[in-house]
Amino acid sequence: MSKYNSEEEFLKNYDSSVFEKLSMTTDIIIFSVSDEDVNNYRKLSKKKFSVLLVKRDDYPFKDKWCLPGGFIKIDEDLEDAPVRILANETNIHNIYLEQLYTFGSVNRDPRMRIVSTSYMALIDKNRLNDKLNSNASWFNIEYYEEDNVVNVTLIGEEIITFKIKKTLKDLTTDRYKFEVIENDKLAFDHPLVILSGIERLKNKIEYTDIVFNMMPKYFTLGELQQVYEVILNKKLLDPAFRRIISSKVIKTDKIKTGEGHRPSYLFKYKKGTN
Amino acid sequence: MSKYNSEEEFLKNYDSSVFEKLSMTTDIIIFSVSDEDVNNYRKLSKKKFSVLLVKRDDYPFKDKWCLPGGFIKIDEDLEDAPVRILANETNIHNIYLEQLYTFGSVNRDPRMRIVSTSYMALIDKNRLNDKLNSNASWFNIEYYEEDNVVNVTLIGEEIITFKIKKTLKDLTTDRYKFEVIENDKLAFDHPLVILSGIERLKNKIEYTDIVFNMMPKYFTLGELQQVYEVILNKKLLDPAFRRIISSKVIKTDKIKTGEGHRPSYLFKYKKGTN
DNA sequence: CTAATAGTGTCTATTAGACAGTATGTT
DNA sequence: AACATACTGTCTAATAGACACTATTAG
Repeated sequence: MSKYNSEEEFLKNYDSSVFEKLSMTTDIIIFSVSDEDVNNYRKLSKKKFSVLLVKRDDYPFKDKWCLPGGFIKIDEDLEDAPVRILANETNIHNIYLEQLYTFGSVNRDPRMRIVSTSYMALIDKNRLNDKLNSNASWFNIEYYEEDNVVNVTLIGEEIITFKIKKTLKDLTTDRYKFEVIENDKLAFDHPLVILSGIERLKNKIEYTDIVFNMMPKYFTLGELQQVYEVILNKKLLDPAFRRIISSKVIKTDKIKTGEGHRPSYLFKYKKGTN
Repeated sequence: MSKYNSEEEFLKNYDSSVFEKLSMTTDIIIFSVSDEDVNNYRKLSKKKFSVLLVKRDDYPFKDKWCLPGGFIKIDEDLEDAPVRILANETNIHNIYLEQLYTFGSVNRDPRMRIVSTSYMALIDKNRLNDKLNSNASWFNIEYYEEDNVVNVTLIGEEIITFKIKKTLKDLTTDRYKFEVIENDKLAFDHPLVILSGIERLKNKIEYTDIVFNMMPKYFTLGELQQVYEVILNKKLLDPAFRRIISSKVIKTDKIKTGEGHRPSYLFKYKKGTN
């Protein structure tokens, strides 16, 4: 069958050009939570769910926004690429990172065939100390769904909106095909990546402790609840929330005061509860 | 900034060789369920959870077993590749398929840098009519976990065993790093792919209707329960199982008899219940 | 005092786990 | 009759949803 007698011999003679090659990139969707001041001394600042975007200063998609990312190096493990890019972009290490999905439509990049593996990262903004790269910027995420169309608005240096149509692909697992039907300001297929990220986070927040990757070390239960609410896009009932969360946090003796209303205890994450 | 004045001009002059390119493949883990006869006229045949493997007849990894797969064509959407390969391998269409994970360690293939996106497919074996490709063969899966080491045994034309060590990677979401610590008969990093597939299926069977992709049109609740049990690797209590499953199936007036015990009604999947 | 959030108590409805029991075919 | 599986009833424990209530601060 084979014209070679050993693996070594085969490998020595292997012609790696028999299959056409392509390039691979990685895109990272970095989520965080930000505070938005409210002009009422009594009210709490509002939590917003946000994503980091980069303004492209060169072609293709010059002047559009995109997710941080870059090419995979030929001698670099796939999962090391997002770590490298993240360290580069945010100047911090030890960031929560998980592989999201690999996008590989033939025409997703106008330059050439590029397949991109996307990752989702979660960080606590307080760790950043404004050490962001110059052309990167945070955008608050707002979204709603209507008639199987998801309308996403990203609010930051600009207002970016896009719409994605969801078509049921499989009844047994409720999976949808996403199709961008409106998008002006985002490069590549990044609207798809962002929506995939939102959905993944929304799912995981319900059955894991993933949210704590976006929280500072100490937080009030009110703040934590707000983060859940802004990601899940719905209000939660206080007693139910506290019941469920109580096993995941430890109450400290620290107290947050000066808010114009009853002060609250600060809590921290109780590790290993998931 | 850019030396070009328009996207078109940029693209016309784009040198696609600035980044080193690589090859991509796809590996498909095809799961199904098989019956194993028991030498007792009264007892039901035992359900087994099985995976399709292909014997390699050429280098690299000549004579080892691997998952069906192949190279992504340069002008083919990533998600079309597994469909093509699956049609080729099984001669059937309309198979449940979902993207699993993209593996991209630098040295996962001895030939050259190859990144592989794995997919999980589920089929009802009865649809196959022995139309399998000649070098493909089903293996029953058995596994158990002990001290964070998963021991997997695949039983078919040969007995294949491998061990994978799980190291906790992230406390908040209970994700593990997998490391193959014993493997003789499987090619590439396919032990990792198989275990990822098992874990994905095990998870999804609990909160979706995914199992029905592996079932024939008509089945008894006993059979269905056995499939759950063999995938989850644990016994379930009858009344609880029936309570939960009752909303997902429709009872027909067909009856399965001749089994040496009380006959049972046949059920079918009630679509759109998930 | 009031506005606003912090935090608790409790009722009810629903669901999950466990076990015991009855039903009905084949040999 | 004996065996093996089919299928059901019911008790209990745990959990989720809803609502009403009390507590405490800044201004």
